Amino acid sequence: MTKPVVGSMTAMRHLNTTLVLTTLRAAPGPVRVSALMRETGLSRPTVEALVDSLGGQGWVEASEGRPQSGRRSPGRPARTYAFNARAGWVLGVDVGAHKVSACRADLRGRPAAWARRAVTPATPAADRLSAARAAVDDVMAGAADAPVLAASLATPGAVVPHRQRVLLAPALPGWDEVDFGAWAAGFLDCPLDIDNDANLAVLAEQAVGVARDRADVVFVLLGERLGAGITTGGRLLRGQDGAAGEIGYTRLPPHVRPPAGYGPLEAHVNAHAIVAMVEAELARPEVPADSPLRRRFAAGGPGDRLPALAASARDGDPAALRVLRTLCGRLAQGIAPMLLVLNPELLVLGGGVSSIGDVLRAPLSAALAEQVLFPPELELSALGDRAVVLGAVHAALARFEDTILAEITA
Amino acid sequence: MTKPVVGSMTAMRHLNTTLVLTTLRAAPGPVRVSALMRETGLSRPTVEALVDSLGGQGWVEASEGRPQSGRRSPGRPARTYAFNARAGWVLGVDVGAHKVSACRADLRGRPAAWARRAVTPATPAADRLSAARAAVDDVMAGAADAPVLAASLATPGAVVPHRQRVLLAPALPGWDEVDFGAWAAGFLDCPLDIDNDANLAVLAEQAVGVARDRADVVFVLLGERLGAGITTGGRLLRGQDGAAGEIGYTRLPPHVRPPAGYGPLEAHVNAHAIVAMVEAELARPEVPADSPLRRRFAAGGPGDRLPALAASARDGDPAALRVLRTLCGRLAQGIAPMLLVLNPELLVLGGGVSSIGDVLRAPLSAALAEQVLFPPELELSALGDRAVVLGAVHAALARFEDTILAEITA
DNA sequence: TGTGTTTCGAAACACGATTTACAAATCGAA
DNA sequence: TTCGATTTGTAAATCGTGTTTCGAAACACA
Repeated sequence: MTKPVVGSMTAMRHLNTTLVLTTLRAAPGPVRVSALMRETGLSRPTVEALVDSLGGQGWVEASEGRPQSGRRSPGRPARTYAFNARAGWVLGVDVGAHKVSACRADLRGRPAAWARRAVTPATPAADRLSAARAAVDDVMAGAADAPVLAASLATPGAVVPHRQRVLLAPALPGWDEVDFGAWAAGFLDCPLDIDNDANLAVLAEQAVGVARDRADVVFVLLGERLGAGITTGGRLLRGQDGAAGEIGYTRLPPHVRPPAGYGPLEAHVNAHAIVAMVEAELARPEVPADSPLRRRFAAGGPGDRLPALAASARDGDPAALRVLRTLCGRLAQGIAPMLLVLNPELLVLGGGVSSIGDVLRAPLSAALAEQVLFPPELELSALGDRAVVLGAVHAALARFEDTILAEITA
Repeated sequence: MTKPVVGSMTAMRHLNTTLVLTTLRAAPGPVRVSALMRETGLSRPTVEALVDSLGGQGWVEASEGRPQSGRRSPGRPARTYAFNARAGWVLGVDVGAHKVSACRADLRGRPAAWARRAVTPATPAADRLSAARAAVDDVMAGAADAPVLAASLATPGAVVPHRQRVLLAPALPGWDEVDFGAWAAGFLDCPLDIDNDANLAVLAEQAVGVARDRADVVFVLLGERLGAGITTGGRLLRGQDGAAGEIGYTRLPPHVRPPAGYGPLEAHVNAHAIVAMVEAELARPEVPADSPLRRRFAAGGPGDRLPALAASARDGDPAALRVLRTLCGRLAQGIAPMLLVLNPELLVLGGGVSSIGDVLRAPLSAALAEQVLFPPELELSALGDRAVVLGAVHAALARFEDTILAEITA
């Protein structure tokens, strides 16, 4: 749209416009012109002209009232200005094996609506897309007041950069044939980015989770599948084929073959493997018949098994603790090479298994300290099963910042 | 020095100044003003004012002569301007276990002088520093016409970011106690950066080697030691403690303990291990007494053993080929997790062992294809044992670009 | 020797930010 | 209530920077 004028006055105007706008956006509440002058280093007439212009375009709102109810100062009361976070929406969608989630958020990243739909790993690609479309329609209901400015979609598998296609998603039938760009063109009039779910989860942890202000972070997404999202220097590491962080496919000594569709390491530590470990432990003769783990494990349904393990471990049941030690040993051995290669400052554990993260933390830390030269800090995901969809929201937000903000002229 | 004025006219002047200067620097030879107008998008008066000012400061030279002897065009002959690559020097120093190298280069990165000094792994830190100082003095002899504007130093071990100290260099006595900043302050009046040798080697391959225009590259430095230099998105991956890429410390199944000071994987594949593999192969009863490998191996000294292996392999000696297959199997198994994590586009093999890289290439490619989901391209280092010191030169050059160029005002 | 083409140099112009001056609005104290 | 202090809002003058415009200069080619 705007021609790429370099070094001219209009370029400076652009710079100053986005400078003022981003300063306003970073502020928690309304800001007076004097504060903007201080923050941006610009003069009063300049700042006023810019906020006027931005106000005319709807990006900024003038709030006549008090700055923010803080201390009153002498002198003529200041008009204050605030970034209009409702000037548009961003959309995050997480298309997973078992569920599809969507979240609509304002331009500050504050969620305004959530939706989810259940699917199964066997759901055909077309139906999965329909579920995603339905979730998007849900969150967009009654939000026609402002346009969607950017959207981002999370999916398992490797997302080929710049191609909007998925590789390596053997668990989802037909998923590698979907053209997401064409799909979204039907109902979304905004840029759409596709990315791997673990990649987006690490972005979420950086934006609003436990990895705030951390540059080199590894997010391990462990549930039925195993994958990692990696940032280096604050930037996402995607790799040539979008397959960076696919540690589930790490080779293991070939005693056992993984089930079709799973990587060797993945099948060795995922939720199924944990259940199998418990069963193997319970089959040992020295485990008493009234072991808490045995009782709890028999009592619940399939969804209660991991919590049963965690509860027994919290009670100090030696059998449960042994299982956790075994699991953490395997996990540590699997991710140690990654930590050696990346030397990150923080390792975040997320995904379904992180629901029992509190009992994993100590044994995993111990196992990592043995295996890794410089072990990173270990944290549990703060965002639960919303990490991925929140990551999509923040990826869309980043797209808004990079692309849309740059096009705003004044 | 210059206050960080944002969005003011002087800021634009800065931008345009560096724009013109970098354009001139990127050009192979003298450039006319018209070409600069085209490249930068600026108008003639602006460009002329800037080159005038830059000329006054010595950064640019006006060459009255022909543009560059190319086709002559009608009209008044143009004055041409060229970046003055001799306005200063950059310095690269590689302090290794067996040798210390230095290289002085002009501001376009073209080497102007080389020097090297032999040391041993047992050389005390003070003597190693003296050798480095002597090498620097060698390359600086007779180069007092222009100042050294940036310098960079390569060392084995993990370099703690922003601390100019080395961790994890067990092979070099006292090396982790050296304060390089204080050392350099004595005779270098310019910024000095310290970095890991493999890290700098990958920079060199990106600048002038086989990795030009590649963003995600892994450089495996294999000789007596094993380390990797990694770039992701064109930027160096250093890690929290500067220990990224230290894959030599990858754990192996504990049949054998590594010698003190070596990592497990390192001791399993390095030059010593290769010699041991050959000896084990020769001890096998089915290897004939007149095997070419046996003859060549017995003939030469310690330095001729790797070439002997390579020569035998080129002749098709089955024993030599078996050794290479074994070596490449071990190596592939060791670096496969790294490639899985990073999914790079290119793997460069360098270091002492790359002298036999031609016979390693095929078996290593084959082994990697078996182990890795998306195997990268495999190339041999084009820079030999100068990769590291050239990398230091280019790191200094990058520092010049980032820091010094930004301070040039006009 | 002329014509066309390109470059050079200076003047006039446009644009944006700053500085300066002054009016407006509120608080606090007499 | 009144007046000064203090901060904000507004308008004009000023300055710095890049662009446009125009004519002169210098060379190639016919």
